[in-house]
Amino acid sequence: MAEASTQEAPAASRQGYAKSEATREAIIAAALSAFGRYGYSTATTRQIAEAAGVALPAIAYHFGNKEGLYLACARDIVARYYAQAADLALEAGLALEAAPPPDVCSDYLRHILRRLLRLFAQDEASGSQADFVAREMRDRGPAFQILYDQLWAPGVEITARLVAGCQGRKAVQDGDRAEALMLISSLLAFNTGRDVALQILGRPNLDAGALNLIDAAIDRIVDGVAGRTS
Amino acid sequence: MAEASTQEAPAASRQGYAKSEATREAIIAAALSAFGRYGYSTATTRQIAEAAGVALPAIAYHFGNKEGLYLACARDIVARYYAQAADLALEAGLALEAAPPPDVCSDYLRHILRRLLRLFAQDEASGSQADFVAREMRDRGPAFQILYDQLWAPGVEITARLVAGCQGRKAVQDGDRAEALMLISSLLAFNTGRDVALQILGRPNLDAGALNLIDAAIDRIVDGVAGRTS
DNA sequence: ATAGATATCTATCACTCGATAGATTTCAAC
DNA sequence: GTTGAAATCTATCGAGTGATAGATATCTAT
Repeated sequence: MAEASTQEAPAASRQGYAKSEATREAIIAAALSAFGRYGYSTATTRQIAEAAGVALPAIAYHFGNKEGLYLACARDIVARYYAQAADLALEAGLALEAAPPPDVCSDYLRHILRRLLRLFAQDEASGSQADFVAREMRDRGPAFQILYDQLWAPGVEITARLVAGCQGRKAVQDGDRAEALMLISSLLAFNTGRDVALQILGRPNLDAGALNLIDAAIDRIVDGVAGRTS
Repeated sequence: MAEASTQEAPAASRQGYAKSEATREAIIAAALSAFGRYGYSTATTRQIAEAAGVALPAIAYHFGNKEGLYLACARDIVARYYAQAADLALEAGLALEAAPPPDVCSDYLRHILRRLLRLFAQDEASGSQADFVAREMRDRGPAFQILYDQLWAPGVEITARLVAGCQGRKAVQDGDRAEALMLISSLLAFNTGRDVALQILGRPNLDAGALNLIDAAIDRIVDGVAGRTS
C-alpha cells in the first residue's frame, strides 16, 4: 500500500501499472464534476469511481479516503487557477500600486468581472470548478480554508481595491469589500443558478448573445459603483 | 393511519393527542432549519425528529415521508411569504401599472432590495427560509417547481419591471431580467454566504452598522442600473 | 367508564454509504 | 523467464439512512 492519504501522489512510479497518473487524473475530473454538482456529502465515491471508469478502492489507493480526494480536488483547482487567471489579477494588482485614475480602475473591474462570468459560464470543466468553489464557500466542507485563503479572499480583496480605485481612493474600506462581494455574488447567478437564469432569460444555453446581455448589465452595475452616468 | 402523505394535515383532529398541530409545526420548524442548512439529502430525518423533540415515525405520520416533509416546508414558506412580503410586491406591481417616472421606480427598487437583504440577514427563522429557497433554486430538489413558480419567478419579474421602469421603459426586456437576477443574486452573498461575508467584513454578525454599509452598496448599484450619478 | 379514532412511541428491516482485507494483474529490473 | 513492488480489482464489513410494523398512550363522544 502506498501511503497517499495526506498529500502527494504515490511517488514517481517505476513499477506497477503504467497508467497510474492517468487514473489519478480521471478520478479527479470525475470528482470535480460530482462534488461541484452534488456537494461533498451527497456525491458518492461509487458514483465518482464509475464516472472515472475505475473500481471503488482506486480512490482510497490514490487519495486515502473521500476527504483526501476532496482536498486533492481543491488543490487541483487552486493550481489550475494560478495557471489560468492569475495573470489578470496580478496585472491589476501591480497597476493598482500606482493609484491609477478611476476610469482605469473601472475598466479593470469590468474586465475582471467579464472574465469571471466566462469562467462561470464556460465549458463543463471550468463550470464544475467554479461550482466546487462556490459550494465550499457556502457549505464549509473540508476544503474551505484552502479555497478561502488562496482563491476567494484574494479575489475579493483585488476586486475591493478596484472598487476603491473607482472612487479615487487607494485605501480599501469595508464598504468596498461589501460591494466587491456583491459584484462577485451577482455573477454566481449564472454559475450556481445557471439553470434558473436560463429559464428566466428564456434561452437554451449561455451563448454569445446571452453573454453580451450580461456584459451590458455588468457595465451598468460597475457604472453605479464608480458613480458614473452611463 | 391518517393518510397525510400528499397534501393536507390529518384533518381537524377531534380525537387523539391534543398537541398534534403543535407537533406538526415543531417538525416543520426543525426541518426548515435542517434543510436550509444542510440541503435535502444531507439533512437526516432522525436529526430533524430529535431537533423537533419527537420520535422518528412522527415525521412519516404527519408528512408521509421525507419528501412530503420537504414539500410541506416549501408550501409553508410560500404561505409565510405571502403573509409577510407580498404587500410591498403588490404595491410595487400596482404602482408600475401607471408607468411611474424613473426616480420612483428606483426608489421602489431600493426599498425592495433592502427589504430582501433584511429578510436574508434577519432572525434565524427567516434566514432558514431564505436558505431553503436559495438552495432549492440551485440544487433542484422536489420542491423546485413550487418555489420557482410562486416565489422566485414572480420576484425576478417584479424586480425586472422596476429595472425597466428605472430606464423609462414599461416593457420588460431580457436585459432587465438579467440585471434583476444579478441584483437579487448579489444579496445572496449575505444569506447563502453569510459566514464568508462576515469574515471578509471582519464583523461578528450582521448588525445595524453592517446593514447600513450594505444599504449604501445597494444604493450605488441601483444608481448604476438607473443610469444616474450618485 | 369505556369504546374507538387519533397520535405517538419502540424496535426493526432493507438498503446504501465509506472503508478495507485480500487476491490479482501489470510492469520494470535483474 | 523470474521476482517483487506498484496498481487495480472482487468481496465484504460496520455504520447510518429512510421506512415501517406493531405496541402504546391520549383524548372525545357516548
